[in-house]
Amino acid sequence: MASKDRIQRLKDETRINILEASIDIAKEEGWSALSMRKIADKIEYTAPVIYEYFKNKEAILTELTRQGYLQLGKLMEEARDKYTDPAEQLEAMWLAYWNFAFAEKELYQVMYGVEVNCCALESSCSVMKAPSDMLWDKIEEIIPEEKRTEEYVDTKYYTFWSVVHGLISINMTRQQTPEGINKQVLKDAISGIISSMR
Amino acid sequence: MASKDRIQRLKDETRINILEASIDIAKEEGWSALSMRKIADKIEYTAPVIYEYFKNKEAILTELTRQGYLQLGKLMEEARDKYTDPAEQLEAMWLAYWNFAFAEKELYQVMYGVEVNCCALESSCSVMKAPSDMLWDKIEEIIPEEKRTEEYVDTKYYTFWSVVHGLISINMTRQQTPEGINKQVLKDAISGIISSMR
DNA sequence: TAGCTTTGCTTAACGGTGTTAGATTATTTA
DNA sequence: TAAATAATCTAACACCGTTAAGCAAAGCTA
Repeated sequence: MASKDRIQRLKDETRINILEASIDIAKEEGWSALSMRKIADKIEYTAPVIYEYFKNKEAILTELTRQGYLQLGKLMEEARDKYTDPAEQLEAMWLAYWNFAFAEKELYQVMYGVEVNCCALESSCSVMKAPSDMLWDKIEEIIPEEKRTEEYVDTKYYTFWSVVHGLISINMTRQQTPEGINKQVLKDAISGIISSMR
Repeated sequence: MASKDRIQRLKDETRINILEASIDIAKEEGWSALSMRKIADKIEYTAPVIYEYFKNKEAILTELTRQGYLQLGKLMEEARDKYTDPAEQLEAMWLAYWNFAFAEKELYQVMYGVEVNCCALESSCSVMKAPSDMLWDKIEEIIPEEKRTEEYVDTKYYTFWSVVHGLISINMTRQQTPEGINKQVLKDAISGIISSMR
């Protein structure tokens, strides 16, 4: 009867090995290089074995996503409970979110679909820089002279870009976002950042 | 001699057809379903022909990215030139950016790597909602009672999420972002949004 | 212990992918 | 018309996710 337990323990271990092997491959070669056969190689089995533990490749990614949210939730709770002031708590939670994204980069990528693949073209391409420069120049123009350092403009530029691109990403991955709210958030954020620059 | 021109015109046309077929496939089935053989089918050739026009599949995506930036740049210029006040110009440019992203959704996706694939799991998964709920609850707590409607909390929540996720995405796709600036942007944005809620 | 059943795992295959080499057909040039 | 060149296709390679079939070891039953 105890052998049943032993076997179950080995099965659990293999399941964990599959998940760990997947992350390892993602760390070494990126998510796009992940394949069932590579996972099988790493856990020293052949590919069909994996299908006894996961329905298919997507199920592996889904499980990793689940574990990522679990881990993120715990980190945010811990961060929150270090403070009592709500504003401090909120900032700590966002910082925990931020830290998690970079400490567990691969998990964050699979959670939010941040692929690093196709945009790896040289940034010196002038046509790519044109929109950036236009925005940068305009931001510089708005900022009053006494504040106008390159770093300050950079900061405002990245703030702008982040909020807009972030909103867009969210709207593209999450389709159930309340329809009217997005443009309102965008406009609020824009005017908010603008007034903060002055 | 004029036949040379005719042939060149046909070649140019085929090149354009390849790019258009790619976008069409992306619109119909998403970027992940794009394949050389499907493109070939659409332009009524066989797959190896494509390699006379583009080095490989990635080169097609790179060219589409280039054209996307070109188009975006023009739209932003047009938007800017409708105003004279810098703040209005800036807002118009960001709105043009926003509008482009949704009008040319596939181009924006290939430009910024927003994949819609793996995160299509049911949003009712409780472990996925936990971090969201924590943030939502805390935001609600900070907002003074007289402003505290569900829509207002939603707006602030999405603003937060956007700026943070946007910053992260940018940092993951663009590696040349100045190192010190990001956390500063994050903190500024957070405290900015917080003070705007009060 | 002999035979049967279940389990664990492998090999082989299917249809798909990006990509390349070689053969084939059509067109242009001499 | 014959040779040379260009345009295009077929076939193949190595990889992918996934499934079916088979083999070998282990466990169970008589």
